[in-house]
Amino acid sequence: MESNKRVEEVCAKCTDSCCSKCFNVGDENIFNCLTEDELKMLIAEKRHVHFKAGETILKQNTSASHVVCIKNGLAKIIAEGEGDKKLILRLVTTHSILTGGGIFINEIRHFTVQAVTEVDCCFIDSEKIFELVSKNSLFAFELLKLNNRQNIEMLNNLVGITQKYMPGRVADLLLHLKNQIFNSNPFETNLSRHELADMTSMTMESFIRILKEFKSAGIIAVEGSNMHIIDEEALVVISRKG
Amino acid sequence: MESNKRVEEVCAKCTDSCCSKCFNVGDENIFNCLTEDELKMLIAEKRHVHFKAGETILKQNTSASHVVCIKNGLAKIIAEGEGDKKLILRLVTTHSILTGGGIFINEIRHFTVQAVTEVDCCFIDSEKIFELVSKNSLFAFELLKLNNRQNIEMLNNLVGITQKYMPGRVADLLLHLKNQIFNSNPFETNLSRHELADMTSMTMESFIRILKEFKSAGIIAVEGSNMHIIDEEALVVISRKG
DNA sequence: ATGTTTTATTGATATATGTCAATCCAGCTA
DNA sequence: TAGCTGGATTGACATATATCAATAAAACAT
Repeated sequence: MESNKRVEEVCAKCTDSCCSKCFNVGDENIFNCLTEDELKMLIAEKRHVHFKAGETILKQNTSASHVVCIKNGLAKIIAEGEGDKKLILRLVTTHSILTGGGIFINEIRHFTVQAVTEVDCCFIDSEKIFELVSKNSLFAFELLKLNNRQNIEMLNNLVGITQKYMPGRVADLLLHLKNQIFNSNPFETNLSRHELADMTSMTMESFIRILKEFKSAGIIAVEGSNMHIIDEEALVVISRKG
Repeated sequence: MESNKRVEEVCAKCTDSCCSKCFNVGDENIFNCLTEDELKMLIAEKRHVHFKAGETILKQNTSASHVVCIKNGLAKIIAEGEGDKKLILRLVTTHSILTGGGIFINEIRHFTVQAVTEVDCCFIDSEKIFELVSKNSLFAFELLKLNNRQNIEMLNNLVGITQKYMPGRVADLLLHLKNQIFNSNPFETNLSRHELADMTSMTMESFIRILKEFKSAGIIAVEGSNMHIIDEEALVVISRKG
């Protein structure tokens, strides 16, 4: 139960085109299409906030007054259910833009976002986004695409979870971590076993068991938080078989 | 394996403001904000298509060249997995607008849409939608909202499926059918037991068993395709407990 | 170093859910 | 009317996964 209010400090180091410079990689940078003036307006009152590992960045069911841009670090998007049930929908990392599932819909956040490592991010007032959407149609289009892409990604992941057995889900997770999140082969997860289990909608104990199976089959090597995928083909086959 | 190409006929009966008239209910009508000229442009080459029950309206993994507006009937949005695995993500009915999960993302449909009853619908060229998005920012905003609302709804449903036991899922489904889809209490489903099971990600046999339990507990009355929720409170409790 | 708390791992067991096969029933065709 | 066909239902059984409890290992404070 963390408070959503955080000590905020005006971003000192990046006064002008911070946002465009922060997000100049790949197609997630929806700020590219803004004019100088629009960009200035956007970042005029943005606030830079630092989170420690474990802290809550956005909280489900609170009002959605800001959009968050992650400049650095790793965070998890969580759907909280009844009781203590949590499901980690996806990980977000440097250069991601978060809406918490729903600006645009009755201004309520549909998910919780929590820092996994230390996280640096900018809070931008939603009103500014609204203003830009109604002024710059290209920006609206880019935002539309980004939003859709993120949602489809999460939906596909969830469909997999409902349709596959545990080995298939763990295989999917490992491939995702290697290819989408950490982009390196022996990779250091920063995520506890419990968190990894929450990403596949299974118990920590079950997750560990599957991991052990993969290990003794020679498909992966695991040493604490360090994971090495040895036989990626095998994982793909397991994923496909379900 | 149905072909995606269908015999199409130009909509004869509704030449002018068909689309705005067809979708004049509630907030799903994103065409309200269009000017006369824009509306004319939009519907100029639209095509009216009729589908029989069971026919495929949009097919997953085909190219997404059109947006579909449902004028009449009931259809199901399906995520197809490996093998024969199907998951019905949501039902769509009169006055719904379908993008098949992703116009805007590499032009590929992410879901299959299939007619449950007879379905009347209009096919509108995606290019026209793109054009309007870049011309009319209010329209872009409305489309953004619609898209987001639909996706969040599906995500929430899937989260429930991954977090709840079968009774909770069946309770959710029954409440959804009564309150969102058919809007009446004894309601006629038109859906087979198999389809209902596919909406909750469980086996037909398991679904029937839970239905039977609810029946003998006096919570519902079932007579073939006709269902009557007697004790809604009980369903809500079951849903919450998971 | 020593104890203390959290996290990871393992094992034994319970339970939810799926699978397979048989039967029942309604709608259709001859 | 009889016979067929496909969905609905039921039962016996198999298995995937969760739960509970115990231990091991690591992180942390004193």
